[in-house]
Amino acid sequence: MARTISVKRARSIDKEPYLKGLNVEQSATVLSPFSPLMVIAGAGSGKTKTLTARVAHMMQQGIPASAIMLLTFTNRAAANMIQRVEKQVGPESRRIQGGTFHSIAYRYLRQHATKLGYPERFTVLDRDDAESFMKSIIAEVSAQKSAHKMPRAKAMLKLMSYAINTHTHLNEVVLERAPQYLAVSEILAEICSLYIQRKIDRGFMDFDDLLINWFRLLDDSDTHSEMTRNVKAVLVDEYQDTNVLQAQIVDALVSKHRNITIVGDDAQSIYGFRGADVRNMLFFADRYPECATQTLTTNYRSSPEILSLANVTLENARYGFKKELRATRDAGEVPALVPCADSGIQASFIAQHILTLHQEEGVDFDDIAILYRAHAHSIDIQVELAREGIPFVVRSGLRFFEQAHIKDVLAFLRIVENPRDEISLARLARLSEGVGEVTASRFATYFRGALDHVQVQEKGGRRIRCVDALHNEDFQREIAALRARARKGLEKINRILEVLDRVSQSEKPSKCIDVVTAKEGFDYLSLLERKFDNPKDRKADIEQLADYAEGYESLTEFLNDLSLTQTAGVSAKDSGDEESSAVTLSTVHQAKGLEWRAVFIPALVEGMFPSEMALREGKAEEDERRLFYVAATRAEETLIMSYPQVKHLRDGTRVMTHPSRFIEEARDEDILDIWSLNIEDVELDGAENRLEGSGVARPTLMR
DNA sequence: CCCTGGGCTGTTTTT
DNA sequence: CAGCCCAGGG
Repeated sequence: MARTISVKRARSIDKEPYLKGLNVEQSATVLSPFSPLMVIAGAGSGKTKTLTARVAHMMQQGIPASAIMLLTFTNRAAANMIQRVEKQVGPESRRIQGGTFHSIAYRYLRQHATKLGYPERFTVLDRDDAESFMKSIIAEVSAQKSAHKMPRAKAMLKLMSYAINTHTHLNEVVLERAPQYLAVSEILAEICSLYIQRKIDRGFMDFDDLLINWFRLLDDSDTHSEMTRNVKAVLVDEYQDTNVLQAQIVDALVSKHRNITIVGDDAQSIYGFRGADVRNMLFFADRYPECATQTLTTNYRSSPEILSLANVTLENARYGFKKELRATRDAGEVPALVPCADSGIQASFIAQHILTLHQEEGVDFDDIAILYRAHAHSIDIQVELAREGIPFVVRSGLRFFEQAHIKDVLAFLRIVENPRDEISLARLARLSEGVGEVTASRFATYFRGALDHVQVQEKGGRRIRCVDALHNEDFQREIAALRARARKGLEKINRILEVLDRVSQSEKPSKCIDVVTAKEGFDYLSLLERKFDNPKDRKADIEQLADYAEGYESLTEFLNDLSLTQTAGVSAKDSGDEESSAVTLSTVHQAKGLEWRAVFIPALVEGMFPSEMALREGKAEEDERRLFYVAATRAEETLIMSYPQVKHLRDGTRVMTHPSRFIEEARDEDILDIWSLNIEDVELDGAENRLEGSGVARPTLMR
């Protein structure tokens, strides 16, 4: 029988709890706005408040807004902070340079990329693009070399990226993280250098390149002074998640005036897998001995019971600044631990308990979140939420711009923008019937060859355009020589590219999308019907994309914003009611910096959270621990953790699970309330008809 | 050379 | 359970 927990809840929520902690703002303003400051801020201790107060203070002390650079983890975070500053000191603050490392790097590189041998209009490769590019290189190289087992493109990129972001030699990374490839390490190095070379040639920059190239420009004394002339103060949020390269960029930015403010929580460093290194923060004071240090451990967010759990988790951590979070809220509920028979029961429990919270305690759906370790853990829950008619938003999984149909449309625009983009060329070719991988790559090669020819002919400064290839006689001859089936399709693509090239000269990006979708254009919408099984949804997506494009004048801005804006990938499914309060589903990683009244953490089982994969990677237990800490400290009042006691394997057998070590540690301390479920079997009443397709939300575009 | 279907594998987190 | 590899027919 379920143990009944009666809950008394303060109905009125302090809208601005941080105001109580005036000392937070004081700390930011008492200290000189011209000298280094490190703020070690625990979860929920008013980090954002501190940063905004300091920025406002800097402006009041005469540093112009345009000379302040605010580096954050997401572009949204920067925008929010700038808005807050605006409230304090006025519209001038809109001139603050704010955003992620990558987006700010991009802004600088737009002006200076040619100095690095890049074409003026380069293309930003997202993860997906980088992967297909790498895949083709690996295929090419391993066709020449012996048939050793080679890493997948994804794995290869991961190794490379890790090497770059931690300044480690590739061989060392291979030795440490993928010893199975030691035998082919020479081939890997070759792939690596081919990849690097070709990126420059094609005008591609991947996410790592944005950072490397920014650093390179800063490292050169001529460009350094040009690029830092207008930077008088640098503030970095979430500093614990910077990698070596990012720390070096920051150091280079402030090398003249040393006016740097960093804010972070070493206990929330969760991006080790990406090369993030807490030591940047732990040894910050060694690099800036003149810096003042502030430690904020008063927590304004969570109940004391939730913080006890967080503190236990932290105590068991192996390294970091010692700190214990002190609560300012009144006593509330003890965090709950709910063992469930299996993940299906867990999903039912969560859905039903959300309804209870909503109906009996008046908790808004907006104030509830479900935070999990990996996207896959949310599938059961999504189905169950849909069944119960609970509106929800998924902030994880496949992103809007990563879907095949969106990429198809964008591929047209990308070639017009950068005709050397062979990833998009091959992608387009494959849209035609009778064109497979082989013909597609030939098409790209022919196109490419034609461009090179033009380049040789006229060395003038004129930008290469795709008509240059289309009008080339060799290219036309090569296409004409193809088999009839493939030729017809490719000729159509060439016609469309020609139209697009012209349209793009004078019209907005949205007009270009029209050319791709319109019946008299490429007629992509008809192709969609044949190609996918849910054409309606996808058509709607493309309309949304066109809508979104309306906001842009320049194709360049539009395309690169898309590559840099990963946030837009959000999916929602609200069952009917338009007033869009919805439960948030998110990975813990993406929930960083956010907070909710009630938080569910499911799947707290050894192997899932902490994840088995991560544990295999050596010192990652600490990362997983901090991840759990981040998850727990998102909750203000209610924290409900659960785990399935049995796991169903593929072959139908069932295995007992072990509760997560983070749970066991807390259980020993007697700070959890254990609930048991009373399971009642209910006939389904056709409510499942409400589910569409798989019952799992699809990405849509959100701003 | 393209396409399809069957069998097998491997499965995290992201700017 | 999706994505990859391979074999075989068109």
